[in-house]
Amino acid sequence: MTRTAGSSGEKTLKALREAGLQRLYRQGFAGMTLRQLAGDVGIQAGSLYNYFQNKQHFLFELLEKVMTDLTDEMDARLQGVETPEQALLAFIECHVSFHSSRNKEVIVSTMELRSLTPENYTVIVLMRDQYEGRLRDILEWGNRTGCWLVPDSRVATKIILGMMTSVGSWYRPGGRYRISDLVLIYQKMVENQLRLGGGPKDASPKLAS
Amino acid sequence: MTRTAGSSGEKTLKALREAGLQRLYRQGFAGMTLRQLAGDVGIQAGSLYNYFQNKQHFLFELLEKVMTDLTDEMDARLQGVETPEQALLAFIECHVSFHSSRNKEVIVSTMELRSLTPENYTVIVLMRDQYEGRLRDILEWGNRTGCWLVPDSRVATKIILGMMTSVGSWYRPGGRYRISDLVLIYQKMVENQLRLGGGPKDASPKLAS
DNA sequence: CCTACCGATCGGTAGG
DNA sequence: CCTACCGATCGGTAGG
Repeated sequence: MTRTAGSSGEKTLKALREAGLQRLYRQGFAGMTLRQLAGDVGIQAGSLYNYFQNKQHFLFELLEKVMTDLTDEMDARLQGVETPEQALLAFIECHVSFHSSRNKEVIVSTMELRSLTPENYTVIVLMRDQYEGRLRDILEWGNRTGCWLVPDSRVATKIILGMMTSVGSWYRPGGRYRISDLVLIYQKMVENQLRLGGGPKDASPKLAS
Repeated sequence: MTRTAGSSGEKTLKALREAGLQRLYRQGFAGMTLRQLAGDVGIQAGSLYNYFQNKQHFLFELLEKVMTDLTDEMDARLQGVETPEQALLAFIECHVSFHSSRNKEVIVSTMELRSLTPENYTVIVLMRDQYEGRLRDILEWGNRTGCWLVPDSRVATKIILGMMTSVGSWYRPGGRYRISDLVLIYQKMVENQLRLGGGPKDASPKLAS
């Protein structure tokens, strides 16, 4: 019976990613030492280089995976939506649930952008910009169809994203609300903001008036 | 003519605080080295200890000052308000303008909470909790007087604070909006949320429904 | 505010 | 995956 190639290594790599996330969350990139990380998974520091090129690349891979997962989930969720309202509600659902369930990863991704080399920084920021563009596209789509009227889609995107993203800083599993509750709360909030289904009379208090 | 005690030292200390803020913002606490910081103001690393006890205390003083300034400004702004609406609008104005104009300090204060020793962490978190309590008190005040109906003031506080705080991550001086514009935008947003001055009929879509 | 220095530790590599 | 090690650098101190 030959040992399955990398069967032990796979487990160690997964453990490294989990331990690394905790370390990055609690200590930051500069504060996390490779000796600590190695100790977390029971190997020596020098052995880490069987699992990644170097410390920088380990960080980059983590941030890249977060953005890839988020983008993939969003693309899947937006498949088949037919109206701006549907798209907006789907975006909120996906964004809020991702930023709640994977809040540590998202927080690390934001805080440690500064720790990336210029080349890696460019890659991740581009992914983030494209993701942000998805929401802006939805807002402008609704503008064209008359679903709502957002005076400045760029700023509105920043504001809406900001308020949804912040859920990750205070959501705790087992707390007062489940993630599905939070999704409903945020959907209602944005609906109120954009006056979805609101009375036809009062058109003045628009977002970013 | 005896030299005024610390006249040169005052300037150096101020320069240290500015340089330290930039370093903390770009590199984080663990990533900022005291040799860099000393170089920024043109002294040797060993001389830094004439200006602070150690690296940890330098961080603590920065975070403490941010919270003290914010709290002081808020107290002054809330002086004399007579209704929950006035208080809420005042809170928003103060919070948004502070988090825009001093966004780097606020971002560092949030990110480097983890770098504080347990004792220092306790002090700062207590200040933050008390600040957060001011908004919660306002929301509950309005609940009692019937200004609005917020089902869960704890969660509502988190959500409102989160969306206002995020302005610091994208506001740039000289950008599309002035700080006073952003204040108005956020005031309008929260008004929409709480249905301040809204029609008497539709009472269902409340915050955190 | 400087020089000179301390012990500790860092990320990373060579060669198994 | 380990041992042994590299040069570099860290926060902090002694003694002016």
